[in-house]
Amino acid sequence: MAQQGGRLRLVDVAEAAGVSIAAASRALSGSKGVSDAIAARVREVAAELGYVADAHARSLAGGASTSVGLLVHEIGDPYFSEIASGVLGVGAREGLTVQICHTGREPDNELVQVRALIANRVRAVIIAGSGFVDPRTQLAVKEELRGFQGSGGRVAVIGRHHLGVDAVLPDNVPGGRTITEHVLSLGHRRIAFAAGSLELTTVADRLAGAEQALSAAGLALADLPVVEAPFTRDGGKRAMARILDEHPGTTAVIALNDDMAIGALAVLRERGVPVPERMSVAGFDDVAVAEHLAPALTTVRLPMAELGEQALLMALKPKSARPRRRATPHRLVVRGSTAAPRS
Amino acid sequence: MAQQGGRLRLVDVAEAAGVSIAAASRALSGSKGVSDAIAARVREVAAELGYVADAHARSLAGGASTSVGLLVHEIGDPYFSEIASGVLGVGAREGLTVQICHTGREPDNELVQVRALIANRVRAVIIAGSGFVDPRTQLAVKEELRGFQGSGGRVAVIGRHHLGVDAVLPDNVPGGRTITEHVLSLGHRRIAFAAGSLELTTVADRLAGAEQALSAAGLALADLPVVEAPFTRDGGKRAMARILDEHPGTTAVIALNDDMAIGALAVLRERGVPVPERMSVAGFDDVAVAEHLAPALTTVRLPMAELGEQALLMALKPKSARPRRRATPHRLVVRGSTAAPRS
DNA sequence: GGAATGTGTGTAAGCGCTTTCGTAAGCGCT
DNA sequence: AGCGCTTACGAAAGCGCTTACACACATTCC
Repeated sequence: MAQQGGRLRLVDVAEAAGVSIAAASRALSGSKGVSDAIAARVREVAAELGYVADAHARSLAGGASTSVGLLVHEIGDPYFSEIASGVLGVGAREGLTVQICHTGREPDNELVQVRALIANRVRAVIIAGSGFVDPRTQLAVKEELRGFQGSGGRVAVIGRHHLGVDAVLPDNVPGGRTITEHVLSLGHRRIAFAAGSLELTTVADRLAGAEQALSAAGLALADLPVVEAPFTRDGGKRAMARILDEHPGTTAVIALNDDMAIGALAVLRERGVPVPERMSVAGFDDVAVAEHLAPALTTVRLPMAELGEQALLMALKPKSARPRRRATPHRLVVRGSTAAPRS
Repeated sequence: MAQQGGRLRLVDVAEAAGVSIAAASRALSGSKGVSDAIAARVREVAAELGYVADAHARSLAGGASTSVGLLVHEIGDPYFSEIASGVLGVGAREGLTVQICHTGREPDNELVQVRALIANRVRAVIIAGSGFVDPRTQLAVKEELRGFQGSGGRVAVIGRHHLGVDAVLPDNVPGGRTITEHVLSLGHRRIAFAAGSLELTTVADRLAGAEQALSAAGLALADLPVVEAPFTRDGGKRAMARILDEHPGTTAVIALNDDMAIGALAVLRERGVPVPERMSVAGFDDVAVAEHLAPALTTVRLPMAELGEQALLMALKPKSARPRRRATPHRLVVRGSTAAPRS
């Protein structure tokens, strides 16, 4: 079973089975050109010896590679960890190992990490962070990915990017419209937005959806406060504080992700503002804890694990002539954090 | 910058710089034996061409490998994703790529995943899931890891295992004592435990700590209900429901992780049992959302990201003669979900 | 000044596997 | 029996890199 010194190699297995390493290789990799008898024997011997082929040697020789890369902003963030869960699930099913990198939200890191993944000859790379509105931001990454694709690599992104690759698109625009319509339908007119950096396409898209809903109701986004802060829990706190201080008449806050909504709720609790009686709060994403907050958060559900699954599946398909895009649905989830404004 | 067909190889760089591939290799890998002049030129040319060395070829030739593996139960679970965040952080700092596998909580998967990591010749593997009380459960994994270590691999686990390797130990026993002492000090005597599978060492250890606190107060764990259910949010719901139904006099519930506590709170909310007035609830771990629940959860904070960091750092150190263990601190975090029982 | 050192460079031997290619063997047919 | 055909198998050529090892060429020392 366990070997003491040197690892077991293919030749050891071949020898033990009394065949050439070519035959052993074919038997173990399941390729054609071996009799069933030999294949069976080799596999048996390999199992008995506990042999596991060296993935590096394999992909060096065969050019194949059995791993894929996933790039996220921060794996500790539930939004990304749920996406990662989807990716890992599909990966395991397909017999692929997944290398995860996180940029820690520092844009410069992205290039470094993408390079590392490419150096590891991953079969595909999945990029899950939000893109930037300004296409120039990711020029270097785009360039790198182009080379990667040129030599047979596959790339898929989750969310809008300017990378010209296959993409799984969360329903950011329609979702933004839906949640805004919901808040409007409750009767709110003095609505404020807690937004992440407007440079992020995710933020821009959700806001665009909101704008659609608002103009349908005869309102203009430009007339409403859109407070920009980091796209995190802490950013939510800061945004909420500013809304309270600078726009005291506000009756509803739409946070552009759940994390910010959680931060907003924290500030409201601290300041003794009852939710939803005095202030409605809505989020976006429906991370797992949203339903357990106090009050439970009204939000838009995005199928995060599914986003991850779809992205990997897409990347694993043979390359298409033109970038594919695949939209995913969203669903309004009304819970306790929103209600009609006090009359 | 970008290449069309075949990837750029070391020979291309060497040629472009007018040196041998040996010199180029030395220059790029930073090893000794090249003049500064040549090293600089090679690096310059490489950067200009956008050359990135093939990690597979590198580790096959050099035996080095620049990646590590992390095994968790479920990456979508905040407990694990925060650990992963710590691991990825250190990994990035050390220039290592991290392969993450999750077992999806199916024990059989563990062996498969460990093998995959070993096949990828990772430098180290970190196992973050809880171990099992019964050592036999992981015999095959242990065997596999022994072989891995025999050929120079490093292994570290987070939590108690019977794997005989370096370990970072969360403060499960002392933490169990602390949280139980807290509940006792509020005056509760009719305490119930919502526990994950008793097969898990994490659960067993936390319970052992609870027992210490109880006997110090003249109580016996055996006299108190310990309801076993899956170590998840859903398990927490089931456990809470049973406690309510079968032990109606209970005034405080100690859930053995935050996830279960969240489930318990959900059931209490549904059934209209006010927390903490009628039922105190305590958790364990202090995942990021614990403070944002309603009511905010009293719990024991474990430094999860740090656990991940420590584990990787430990695994990267040269092997010691005997397995190292490193304890991490815990801290009681009292929030709104616990209070004195109604007199 | 020649041996003993040290440094920088190139040549070539692998790392453990896959895969092409050549050969041998098995098959059905004339 | 002899012909082509298919199929099973092994020898050997790499995959892209690192790293002995060999070899100059400067130094330094007696």
